[in-house]
Amino acid sequence: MKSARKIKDLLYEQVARIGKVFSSPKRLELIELLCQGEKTVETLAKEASISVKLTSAHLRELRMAQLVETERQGKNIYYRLVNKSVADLWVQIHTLAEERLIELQMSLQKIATQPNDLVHSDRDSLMKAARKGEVVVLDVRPSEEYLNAHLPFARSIPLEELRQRLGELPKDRAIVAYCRGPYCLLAVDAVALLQQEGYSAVHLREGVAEWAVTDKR
Amino acid sequence: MKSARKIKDLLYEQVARIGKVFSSPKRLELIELLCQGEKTVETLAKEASISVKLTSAHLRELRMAQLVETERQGKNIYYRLVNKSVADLWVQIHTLAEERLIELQMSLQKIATQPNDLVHSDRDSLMKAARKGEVVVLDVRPSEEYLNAHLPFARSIPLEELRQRLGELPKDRAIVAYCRGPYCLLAVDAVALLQQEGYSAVHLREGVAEWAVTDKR
DNA sequence: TAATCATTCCAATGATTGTTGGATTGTTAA
DNA sequence: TTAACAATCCAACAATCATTGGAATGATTA
Repeated sequence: MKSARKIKDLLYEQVARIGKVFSSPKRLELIELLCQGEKTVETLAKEASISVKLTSAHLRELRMAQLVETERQGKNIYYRLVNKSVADLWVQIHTLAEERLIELQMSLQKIATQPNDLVHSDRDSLMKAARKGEVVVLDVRPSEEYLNAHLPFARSIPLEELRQRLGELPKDRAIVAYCRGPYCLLAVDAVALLQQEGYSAVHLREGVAEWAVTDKR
Repeated sequence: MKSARKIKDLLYEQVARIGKVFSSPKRLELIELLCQGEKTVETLAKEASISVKLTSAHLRELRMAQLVETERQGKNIYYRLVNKSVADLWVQIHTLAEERLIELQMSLQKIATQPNDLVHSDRDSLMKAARKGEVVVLDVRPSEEYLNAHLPFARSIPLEELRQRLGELPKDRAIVAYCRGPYCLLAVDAVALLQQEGYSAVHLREGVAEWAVTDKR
């Protein structure tokens, strides 16, 4: 039998392989994007504003850590997270980061300059209001992402189409806009546009991944 | 206002600071040790089989990521995790790693060559049996760690003292030994010794951190 | 006060990682 | 079949990280 020390080193090294995946900003962004549903390398590259080659290299890391799986559909290769645990871990890590790092808290506050941020403590009351139709929950992500998964009672108007489709929204009710999560700025833009146009709009920090974390504290 | 891209880069970079902490085997081992309670740099170094200087360097990373806090007590500086979220994250990461990485699964199986491993699905029944006194739950970690936190109904006999104190244990009941978690080999040794001496002993993979994860699936 | 101990800081090393350009594989469309 | 496309592999570079030795700090004990 090997020495206990060598066995332990081996074990921790394996776990560190998973940790490494979460140690690069770009990879984190890719993971967040994959939380919205399966995507091609090209799409991921564009959304994350990096080259296709670099995206491929990062996805390779994810693949080797067994956190994503691929499927060829015609010309494209689609990547998706292997299961919900991966999305959960992303949420846990960024939650811990927000809780601990003051720099991150301050950066996040900059995003929400106006006091139009919904605190995430009132999920139940938001859902109750949405059920009764007192508020409109608005998903401003691309429609494929909405189709893949969305919050209960949410309506889909991608940010790109929002200006033309403003007529679909009521002016007499509150609009709660959300997107991919706290680091996605789509909903911020949407809220700005809506407020400018005279709608009463607020921003919901959370996305589907955050909403769906197994561990609700 | 800065470009959206720059803001996003900043945000992910901050989160990656937390991720980086979990990307090094030694740091993971230190975190697991800190899950057992506060410890001095020297103790941590000895337990993790690395130099004090290197330990100090790794702890510096943990400190800068705001995941640990320090307190001077006399000559020594004690380190402890800032809160339970950190321990939870460690458990989540190693659980995901065990779930995904076949190499890790195989290494873990090597540890438990005999079929004396308790699956972790039967927490409730184990506790029920422990309450009734049908089994003895045995904590073989150093006694300070036991004093800091231990499983319900557990008795403490540190591995080092086990041979001398065998008489305290009954031969007519099952003994369930545990230590710091699946990567700690104290309980493995304990079970080997107990079985050799004619006790019916089994090994519980989980430690207090795993037992206490908020998210029980 | 000096001496000792526990820990950290600083500087230097080799090893690892992120990133890019060029060539390559596998797939669809003409 | 060839051309175009999506994605990967390979090689190379700079940037970052783990690790070690030597000096420095801060607290305790003699």
